[in-house]
Amino acid sequence: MPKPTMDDVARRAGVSRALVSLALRGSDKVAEGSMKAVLAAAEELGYRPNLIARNLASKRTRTIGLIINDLHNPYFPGIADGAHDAVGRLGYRLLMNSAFLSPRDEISALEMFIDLQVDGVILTGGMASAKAIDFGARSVPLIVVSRPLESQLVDTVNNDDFLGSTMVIEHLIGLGHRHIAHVSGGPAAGAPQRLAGYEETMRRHGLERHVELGSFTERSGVAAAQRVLASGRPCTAIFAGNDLSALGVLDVLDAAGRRVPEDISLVGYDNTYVGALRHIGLTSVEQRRHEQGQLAVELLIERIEHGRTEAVQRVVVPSLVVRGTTAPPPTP
Amino acid sequence: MPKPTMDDVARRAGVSRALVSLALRGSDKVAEGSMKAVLAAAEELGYRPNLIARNLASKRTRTIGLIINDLHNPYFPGIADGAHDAVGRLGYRLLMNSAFLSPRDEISALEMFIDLQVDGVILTGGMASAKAIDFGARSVPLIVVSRPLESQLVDTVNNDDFLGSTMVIEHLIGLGHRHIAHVSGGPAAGAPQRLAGYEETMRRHGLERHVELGSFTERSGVAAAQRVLASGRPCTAIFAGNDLSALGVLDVLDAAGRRVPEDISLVGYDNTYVGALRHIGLTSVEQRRHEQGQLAVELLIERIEHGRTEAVQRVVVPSLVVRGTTAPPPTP
DNA sequence: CTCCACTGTTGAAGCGCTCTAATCATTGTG
DNA sequence: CACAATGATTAGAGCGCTTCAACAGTGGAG
Repeated sequence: MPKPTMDDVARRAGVSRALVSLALRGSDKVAEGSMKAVLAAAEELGYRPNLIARNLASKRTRTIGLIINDLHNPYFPGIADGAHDAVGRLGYRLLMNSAFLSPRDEISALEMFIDLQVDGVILTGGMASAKAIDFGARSVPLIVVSRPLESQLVDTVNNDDFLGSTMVIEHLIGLGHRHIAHVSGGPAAGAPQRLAGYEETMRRHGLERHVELGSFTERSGVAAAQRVLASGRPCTAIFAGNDLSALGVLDVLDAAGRRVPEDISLVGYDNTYVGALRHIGLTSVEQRRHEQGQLAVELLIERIEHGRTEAVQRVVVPSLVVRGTTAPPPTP
Repeated sequence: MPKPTMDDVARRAGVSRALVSLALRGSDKVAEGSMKAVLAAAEELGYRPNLIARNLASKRTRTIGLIINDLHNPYFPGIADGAHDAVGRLGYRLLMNSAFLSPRDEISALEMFIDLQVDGVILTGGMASAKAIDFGARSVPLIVVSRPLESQLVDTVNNDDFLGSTMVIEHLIGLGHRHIAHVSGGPAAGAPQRLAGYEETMRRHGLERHVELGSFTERSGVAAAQRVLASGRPCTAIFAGNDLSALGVLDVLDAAGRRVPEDISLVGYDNTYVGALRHIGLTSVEQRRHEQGQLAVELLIERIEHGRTEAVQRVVVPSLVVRGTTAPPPTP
C-alpha cells in the first residue's frame, strides 16, 4: 500500500488539504476541533509528511549540512556534538557527510548539500581550495570551522592556532628545551598558523628551527619522526601539529627506545580523548570544539534567519593541557 | 538572481524542458546536436539540477542513509569507508547522521531519512528497540550492521561475535590464564554474543566466570576495571568487550600500578587504530569493517533494484590480532 | 507513392506539499 | 437589521523536476 498523503488525511478528517497543512505545523488559526480531527486522522493513517515535497514547496529545509573532513580523526566528533546540540535547540535538523580526507569528495559533499537545498553548510577542516569554497558560498550560507581562511563570503570559527602553538613552545622552552622539532601539518587546516607560531617563538628566543613535513595523520607522524631521528640533529622535544600525528611520533620513539618524556618530550594539538588516555598522557592544546560547533550553527542561523551577509571571523582561545609527555630535557 | 531552472536551460538551448531532462541524464535517445546544445546552455547558465524537485518527481533519490551510532568510537569510520566505496561504485550517494549514542536520536535520524525518502538506510551499532527498527523497515529498505538482530524484515551484516570472543578466551587460556574477567558491553551491539562466547568457553574449560557490566565506552571501562580490582577476586587477564572500554581498563591498571602484560593481560575487540598504536599494542579482534560496510550497501541495493524481500543475515569471520598486551600470567 | 517503423522531440499531467487570496461563518456595532 | 470586523477554511496556483503518451520527420520496404 502506498504511503498516505496529506490528501488522505484531509479526506479522513473531513477538511481541506490546506487546513491539514496548517494543523500539522501547529498554526494557531486552526480551530481546536479541526486540530484534533486532523491529528487523529494523521495518527490513524500513520501519516508522515513527505519532507521532499515540503521542502520543494516551501523552499526551505530547516536543515544544516555538516561536512567532516576525516571521520578517523578524533578531533571532529566534538564539533559534531556542539553542532548537534545547537541545531536541536534552534529547531533545525543536521545532515552529515564526510570529505573522506579528499578535496574532491569534500567538494562533492558540498555540492550535494547545495543541490539538496540545505539552509546552510558547515565545513570542518578540509583542504578544498578557497576558490571552490567561495563558489559554494554563492549558493548557500557557508561557514568554515577549524580552518583559518581569508574570505569575504564565508564565516569562520577557529581557535587561535598561532597562540596555541606559541603556548606550546613557551612551555617547552620554560622546561629548558632548546632543541625543539616541529612536525607540521603541511597545508592542512590550521597547520600553517601553528607552524608560524612555532617559528616566531623559536626565533624570538634565538633558537634554531627544525621542521619536518607531515599531514595531520598518524602515518605522516611516523614518517616525520623517523626523519627527525635520522637527521642526527639534536632534539629533546617534538611538537607535532596535531594529536593524531603525535601518536605516530610516539610510535617511532617507542620503537627507537627513546623514553618519553625522560629522553624526549612530545606535544600534540587538539586534546583528543586518545591523547588524554592516562596510558598516553599527551600534553596537548584544547581547542574548545564543542563551543566551535555550537558557534558555527548560531552564526549560520544568523545568516539564514536575519540575512546577515558580511562575513565574520570568530576566534576561540585555546589552552594548554599539560600531561605526562613533557618534562625538562635530560641533563647531558 | 534566482538559480536557473531547467526551463531556463531549455529556453536557451531552444528545446523543450523534457528534452533537457533527458539530455542531462545522458539518455541515448537525444540527438547529438541537441545534447551539445543542452550541455552548453547548462554550462553557460551554471545550471545545477534541483535534487529536491528531481527526487519528488522521480520518487527515487539514489541516496543511502548511514546512521553511525557513536562518532567518538573509532570502530565506525571503517564501516563508513566501506560504504562510501561501494556507494560510489554503484552510482549512489551517501548521506550520514549520528545516533549520538542515544536511542532517541537514533530513531529520529532513521525517521528523518525515511521522510527524506532515501532509497535505503544502514544502521550501524545502536540500541534502538528491535520493534522500532522493524517499524522503520516497513517504510524503507533497512540493514543493520555490526549489531546482531533477529528480524524477518531487516538484513544484517555482522562479524561472528561469539566466535571472536571464543578465540580471545582460547588465546588467553592457551597462555596459561585461569582467572579471566570480562568487561561486557551490556545490551550494546554484539555485546551479548561476546559475553556468550566468553561464558561458554570458560565453562567448557571448567573455569570460573567473572563479568563486570560496561557499555562499550571508555568511561564504563574505567568503572568496570575498578570493580574488578576492588572485588579482590584473583584475575590475571581482562577481556574487554571492545577496544574503547579496554582503553578505560588500561587507564585503571596504569593508575593502580599493574603492569600490562607482566601482571595482567588485556584484550579488546574491534582492532581500532588506537589499540593498534605501538604505544598501546592492544591484542584485539579484527572485524573486517570495510567489508561489512561494502556488503551492507550491496545488500541494500539488491533490495532496492531487484526487489528482494526476504531478510538475509551475512556473517564475516573475525580474526584475532595478537599484540603486546597479552602474555602468560605471572608465575606465583 | 503509400505505409510503416523508427528516431527524436514535446505538451501536459503529476509528484506531495505550501501559501496567497478568496470565501464562508460568526460575532459585534451603530 | 444592515454592515463591518474577525476568525476559520478552502480553492488553486505553483515549487522544479520526471515521465508518458502523442506527435512530427525521415527513410526504407512494398
